[in-house]
Amino acid sequence: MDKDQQIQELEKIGGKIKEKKKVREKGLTDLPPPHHKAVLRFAPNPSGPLHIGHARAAILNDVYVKRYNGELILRIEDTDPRRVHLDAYSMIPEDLKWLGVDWNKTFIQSDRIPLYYQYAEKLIARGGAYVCHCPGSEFKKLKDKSIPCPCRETTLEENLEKWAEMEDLGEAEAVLRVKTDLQHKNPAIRDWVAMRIVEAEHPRIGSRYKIYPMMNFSVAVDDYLMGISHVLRGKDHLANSEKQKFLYDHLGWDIPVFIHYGRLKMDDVALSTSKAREGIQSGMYSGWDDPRLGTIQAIARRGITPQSIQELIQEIGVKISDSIISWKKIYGLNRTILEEKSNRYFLVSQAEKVEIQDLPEEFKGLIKRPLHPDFLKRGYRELPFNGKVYLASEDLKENKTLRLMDEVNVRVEEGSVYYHSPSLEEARAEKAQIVHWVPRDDNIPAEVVMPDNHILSGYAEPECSKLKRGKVVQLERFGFARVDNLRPDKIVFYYTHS
RNA sequence: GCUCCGGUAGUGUAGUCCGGCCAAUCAUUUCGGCCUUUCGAGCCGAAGACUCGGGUUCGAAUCCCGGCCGGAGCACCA
Repeated sequence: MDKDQQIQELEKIGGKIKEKKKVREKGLTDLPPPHHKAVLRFAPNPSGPLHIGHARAAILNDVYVKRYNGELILRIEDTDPRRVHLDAYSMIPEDLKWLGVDWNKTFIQSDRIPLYYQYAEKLIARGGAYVCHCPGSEFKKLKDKSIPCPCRETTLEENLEKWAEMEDLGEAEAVLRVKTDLQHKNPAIRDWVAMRIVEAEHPRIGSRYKIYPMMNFSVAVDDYLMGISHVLRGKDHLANSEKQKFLYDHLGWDIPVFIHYGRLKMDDVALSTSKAREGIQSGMYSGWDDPRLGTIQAIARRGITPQSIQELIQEIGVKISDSIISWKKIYGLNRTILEEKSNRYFLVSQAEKVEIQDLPEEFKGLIKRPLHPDFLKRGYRELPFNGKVYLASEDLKENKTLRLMDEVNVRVEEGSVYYHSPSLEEARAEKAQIVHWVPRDDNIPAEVVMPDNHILSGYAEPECSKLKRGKVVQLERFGFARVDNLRPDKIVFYYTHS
């Protein structure tokens, strides 16, 4: 019996067919409730500028906050003095702005240390934590066997005392541990560290404090205090979410919705901030915006638009499996956005000097080309033509006919270029390639910095002098490029993509 | 090694919870064609995937078990 027959049969005997499942809308899936008071946070460690991986967290949070009319908190997590770099405090907000992420409040955790002390005490008083003097390796041995360490059994009063005395101890001599479940099947979860002693100077707040919270502690306290409803983070925090739940339980707090997404890998890019920093220091990279890096700054400098990154991140969504994103993908998204916006210009690289032989006088003069073929209202650029031009060496093939765009057809023979014919029709008949060109007597020397940081030299048409730094243009038959620097004697582009 | 989690075209996704409408969506990519004074855009067409094996079932991308592959964590980092 096939399906239709079954349905008929079923109806005959009075059965009902289950209603079909809902059709979900395109785009990012909804967050689990509550939606009415959605408070999300983006909580980077200030180790450097943001990269494409951060962009995922930032944009996802931003999109949901906007969807539910909620609130986004920027929280700088700088509770490890040794992993803090001051330049990051200003770079992070700048990168977020570039990405189009809007946030309502900013908190810096190193301003909140006393708050964490307060909750640590509260936790001790509730019997949820204890000061532990065991050496790390010793504790690990016990922990792996689910055996409580001697410190775990001390009384509340004793613990509070030991907590007060921690101030006088040296690094590694004591930690504050959160009581969890020693039988927990994942040893990593068992009695994790909440507070530790760090003697290093904090780049931002100096040596005011010696006891610093661990990320798991400060994060949970802050998420509670800030009323975070949904915690969106990478799956590398899976075990941390599990750890933090114990803290919420000790303190009688409601647990936010934890959502984890997979890793984002990019082909060809070193995402590690510390490696990039080393490379910049050693001179291997020109800076945080070196085109080879995956930083937001580098992407921006190359003329990738924030919209393309937003679209990319939203398309990838929040699933927990890893994604490998390719430049091709970003280029594709970006090209669609750039295509409309970018005006057209000529730039010839690998330039060959050409003087057209036998060129009739009448062709010399000013040539007009539209700034954008699909938007003629934008106007035209003008190129003076006198028969002396630069052509790309790859276009100059022996025994071929070429058409210089909007100008004349020429023939390449025995190393020379001869006038051939005037019209487009003739060019078509000859199957001539239609090529771009730059006047030899009127142009701007140009450089194009390619994605691998090598530099192509060439000449740009004269009207490029009217461009503004930051503009992305399409260099016809060459590719999209962003104007990076503009001087009377030279224009520097950063190549975006083809 | 231990704990946990994944696996849909080259890539990114939809569908998986609640099995049938899925010989599987959309985008990108690649390749053709049309168009075009850009190798851009646009239009048309094509290519290309349910990790494998078993089980349950009339029916499995979807449920169960196992293998394989991949990932994350196993810190006094975040």
